[in-house]
Amino acid sequence: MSNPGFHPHDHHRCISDAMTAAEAHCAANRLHLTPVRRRTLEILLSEHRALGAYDILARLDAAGFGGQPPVAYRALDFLTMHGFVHKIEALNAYVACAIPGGTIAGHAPAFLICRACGKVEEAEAEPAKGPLARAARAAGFDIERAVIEAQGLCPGCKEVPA
Amino acid sequence: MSNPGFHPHDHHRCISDAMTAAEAHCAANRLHLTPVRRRTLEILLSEHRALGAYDILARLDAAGFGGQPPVAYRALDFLTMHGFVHKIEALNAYVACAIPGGTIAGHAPAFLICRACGKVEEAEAEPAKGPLARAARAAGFDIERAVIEAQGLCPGCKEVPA
DNA sequence: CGCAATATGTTATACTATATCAAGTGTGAT
DNA sequence: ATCACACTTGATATAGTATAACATATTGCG
Repeated sequence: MSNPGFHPHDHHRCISDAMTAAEAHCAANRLHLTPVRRRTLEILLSEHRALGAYDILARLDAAGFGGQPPVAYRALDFLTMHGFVHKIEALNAYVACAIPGGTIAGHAPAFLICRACGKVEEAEAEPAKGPLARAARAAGFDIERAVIEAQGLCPGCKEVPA
Repeated sequence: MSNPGFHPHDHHRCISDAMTAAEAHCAANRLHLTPVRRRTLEILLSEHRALGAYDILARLDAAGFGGQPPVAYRALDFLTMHGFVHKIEALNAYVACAIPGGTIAGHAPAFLICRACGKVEEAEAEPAKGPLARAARAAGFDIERAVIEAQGLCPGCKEVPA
């Protein structure tokens, strides 16, 4: 269990560690983790699921940050740009990065998405390995970004198919 | 050059071969390749690029098939369901399958998408290999569907960065 | 201070996708 | 032949996702 998606863990701790790491990363890189951005990250960290932008927006609105779409999209832009959050393209939804440091440059995440419970586990895709990289080399193609997302059933939901 | 995305080829031939294969596959499996579905596939085959649903819809409308969204989405549903077309999740767009037979059951496509010229090359992802499958086994996760999409620069566009 | 860069507020709109119900078409069974 | 059924299409409306554009405020810094 390299990361917490499908496994029991101290979730309160998991959130606060990630927030601490994010603050440290922002401080070290002169990035502004403003209240709305901070709150957006907290919302995503509070679940190991991908949330839609309008779902996030509703929670931001409830917390007093305003209910217009750009409020959510701007915060998500900042957080994804700096690696605190990833977009799950297959769901048009967003999930907090599971790697506490926030951002490893060139970090290429892969996701396991449970269609039953919605939980998302993040793994390291190891660029330069795997079929994608092989196909790219063969074609003379330079990969700048990779979307690697698997959908299926997590260990817990396999046991309770209904 | 296993497939034609980034390379010169006899494109007219490439289209007609794919249409012939699609017809054969439909005939063999009691599927109805109706005029609007056929035309949609022709539109996508005519480019090695991913087209948005509304782009396709506009071309269907111009060809006299009606301009309401369900016209395009129903045709795309049919074509993707049976493996003639794939959705590129990172672009919310659709591309014709590059494997002429139409559908190999369990076929897991991977895509190389050029951000400059928009062309898409399709490769076989070889399920059960690569980082995704390794992470899934480690987590006890059953993969049902995989989205594997790389964005970057194709060989032609690398040479002309401007 | 005063400028430039960054961040937020606000309105409007564009783009992507599906629900729903009605009507037509084809196919096989009796 | 015609009935029943599944499948396909027509048409309207609406849901869901995302960005453009412009005004205002805040911050960092010379």
